Amino acid sequence: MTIANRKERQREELKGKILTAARVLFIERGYEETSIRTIAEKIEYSPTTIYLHFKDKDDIFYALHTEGFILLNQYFRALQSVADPFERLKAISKSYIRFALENPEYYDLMFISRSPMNALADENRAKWEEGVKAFGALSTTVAECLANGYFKGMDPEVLTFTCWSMVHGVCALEIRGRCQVISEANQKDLGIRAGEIIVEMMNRMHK
Amino acid sequence: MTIANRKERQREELKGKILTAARVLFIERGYEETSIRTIAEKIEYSPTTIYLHFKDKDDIFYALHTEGFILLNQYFRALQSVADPFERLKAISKSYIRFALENPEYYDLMFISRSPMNALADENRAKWEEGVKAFGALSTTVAECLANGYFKGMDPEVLTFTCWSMVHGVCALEIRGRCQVISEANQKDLGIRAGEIIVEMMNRMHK
DNA sequence: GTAATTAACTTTACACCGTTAAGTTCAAAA
DNA sequence: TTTTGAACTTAACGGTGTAAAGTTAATTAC
Repeated sequence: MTIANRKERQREELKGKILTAARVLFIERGYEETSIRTIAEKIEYSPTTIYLHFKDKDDIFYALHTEGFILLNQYFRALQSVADPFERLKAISKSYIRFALENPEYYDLMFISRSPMNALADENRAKWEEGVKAFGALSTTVAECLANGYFKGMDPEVLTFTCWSMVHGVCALEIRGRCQVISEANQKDLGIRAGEIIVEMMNRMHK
Repeated sequence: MTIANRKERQREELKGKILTAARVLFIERGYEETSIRTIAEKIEYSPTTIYLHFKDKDDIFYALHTEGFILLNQYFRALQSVADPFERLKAISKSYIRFALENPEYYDLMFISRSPMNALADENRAKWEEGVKAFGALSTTVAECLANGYFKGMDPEVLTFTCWSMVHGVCALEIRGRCQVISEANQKDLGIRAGEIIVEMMNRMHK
């Protein structure tokens, strides 16, 4: 009994080591630049060993994708204490952008990169708790805003998607380096300032 | 003299054929799935011939990237006739989303994918007319809005970036398949409807 | 008219990639 | 003590982008 436990523990340990190596490499070099072979080298195992723990490369990065959502939910947690839904919506927007700019590689994997979606397409879809949770935080906040008379007449779900889109756009353009058209002077804190404008626009909607 | 012309013409012809093959493959399979070898096979030349006309793979896709901006500017051209800048801003937003949804692969290359930016990083930056033109269309419209009393107190350039971001977010989430959290019922026309909400938000800001 | 040059193009090759199939090793179970 | 089976590796397949070297054929120079 104890012996099977130890083996199981060792298995989990190695899986953890793979994931840690993958995370480190991926955060400093990005998805494309992180190969199964370099991960293997880092943990001093042969490349094929990795396939005993993960179906394929996407499967590894899907695990990191999930990590990313857990981290994002940590950013969101503090905001549940904001009672007013409209204030909470604006706080979520700012936190979301902060998360993206502080964890660009995670953000990329979660919301831009195509690869982890392949893994998500399978059975994982159902048990994708963290993703649903993050979306739910926004979704319920938007619903409460509607209940309080904000955004009158708009479809709750489409509105939720739209709010998400607006902040996603800021993050995605920044992370994928599309801000070079912007003058040098405005490059600094561009994402943050764009976020502030979005929030200010929301404010002015209800003045 | 004529003989050199013919050679030059033939050179251009082949370059055009490479680009056409690349475009066709890329539109039906995307960037990652289009290899130098498949392009070469399509035009019935050896893969290395392509390198006589393009520095590297990014260079080819940078050419398509430019094509995409020309196409986007065509979407924008009709809108120059809209006299009122605020109306024009809203029309640009809708056209932008329409462009993205009608030409997802181009959009991906232009605003999401990392690859053509490598090529753009070099000397090309200066002569990137079409990109500057498209950004300029939005930029001047936003400036006129400010002059007409809209968006009071906001920085013109950061505001331009923010407007761009908002619509980009919609397009990017759609194109990279992040709409699966949305219920089936709202999937259809989601991008268009989100665009309408953004426009409606702009309207309500100034009621 | 013949030889030298040069541009266009191909062959070959390198160093990578993700992934699979076929071993190997060795501890646990029978 | 033999058998089983899990953990792990080696070798290999078919792909990628790209560089170097070799070939061919048309043009130029003499």
